[in-house]
Amino acid sequence: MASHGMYRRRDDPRGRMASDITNDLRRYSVDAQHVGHAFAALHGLNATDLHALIAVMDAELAGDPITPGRLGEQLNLSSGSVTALVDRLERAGHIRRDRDTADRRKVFLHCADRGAALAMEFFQPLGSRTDQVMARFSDDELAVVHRFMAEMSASVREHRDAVRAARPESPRRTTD
Amino acid sequence: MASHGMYRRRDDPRGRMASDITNDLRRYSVDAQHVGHAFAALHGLNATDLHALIAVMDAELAGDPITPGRLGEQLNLSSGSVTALVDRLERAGHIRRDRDTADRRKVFLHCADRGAALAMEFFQPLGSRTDQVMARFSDDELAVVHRFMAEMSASVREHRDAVRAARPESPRRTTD
DNA sequence: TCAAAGCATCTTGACCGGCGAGATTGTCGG
DNA sequence: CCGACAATCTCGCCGGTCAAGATGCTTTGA
Repeated sequence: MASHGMYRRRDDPRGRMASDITNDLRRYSVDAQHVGHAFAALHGLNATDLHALIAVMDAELAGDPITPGRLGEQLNLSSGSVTALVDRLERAGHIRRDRDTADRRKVFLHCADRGAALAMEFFQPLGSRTDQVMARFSDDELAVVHRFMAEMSASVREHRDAVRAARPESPRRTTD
Repeated sequence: MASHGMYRRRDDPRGRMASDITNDLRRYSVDAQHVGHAFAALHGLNATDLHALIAVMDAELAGDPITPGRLGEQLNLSSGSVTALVDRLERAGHIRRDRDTADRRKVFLHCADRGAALAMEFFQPLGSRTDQVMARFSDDELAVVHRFMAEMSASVREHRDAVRAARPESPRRTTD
């Protein structure tokens, strides 16, 4: 079970480290994705629905409720898909629509109780596992990890935009 | 754009660090996923196809060609989906089927030239971006990152199995 | 001031394709 | 010959894209 670590020189110890870390990251990503998939299936939704629910939750907790349009940007979904998605989540009682009183074109998405409970149920055990791991690292070490991950995150984000720009087929942009 | 970092106490500086790292990881995962999606779309396949191609490539480079069954395990796909998937990839000239001479039930999947080229084209720029980031870290720092990611990876893997075991609906197992 | 054009946001409907479930075919081990 | 196993086939569902439409804000120009 290798990855693009395979395409490096493994004689050099630093190259070896690089490929190990690369593998770690990929395995983490894939498995994290599978966790989401399994959890979603367990509760009668699909992976997209769960991502959406999390986005709605995040936005709401940040005090800045999300709209279907912005949700579509974040999930890289077309507007039609978003409507169907929101329909599903609303029908299942996870979120509800609220029209903006100022600009009545807009629809704000809010977590209903079931949705909030589900998000907590998803994150709570994940969070405690994470805490367990982090407890085995010093503050300085965690700072290094943070610096590294922040840079990797920015880098892959740039790369994503570059790949998307390669052909103007889906000029979606995440607002940040 | 927060995440389950939201569900932590942010007064404690260590808790703050924890939630920052958690956010980094999630953003990385999501964006990495989007990179795959965009790249795949650019080449007329979907995300699953690309994952499969990578798995076939990895197995082949490891000297242990993969079978449709094991591929389905890795991608968490049903056997029917795998057949369709392999059909698509074979029709597109990315891989080819080879029956095992010993056990003629088994089919080995091998990368065709187009598939190998595509995989390289996917990983090469990603690898150089990664190298750029890593160049800004010392050996010791990278060692810390590796230790951290290895533990996180193992942890999320355990969690994945726990969630999957919650209901025996899709008792898929990655062979490791 | 106000009507009309223009833009933004969401929704609808038609269509397509991936995925899962179950039955089927071919193959190995006893 | 008989179970166990691997892959394939067939079918239906569901989520996705796309294009068009409905609604409401905003700007413009007499």
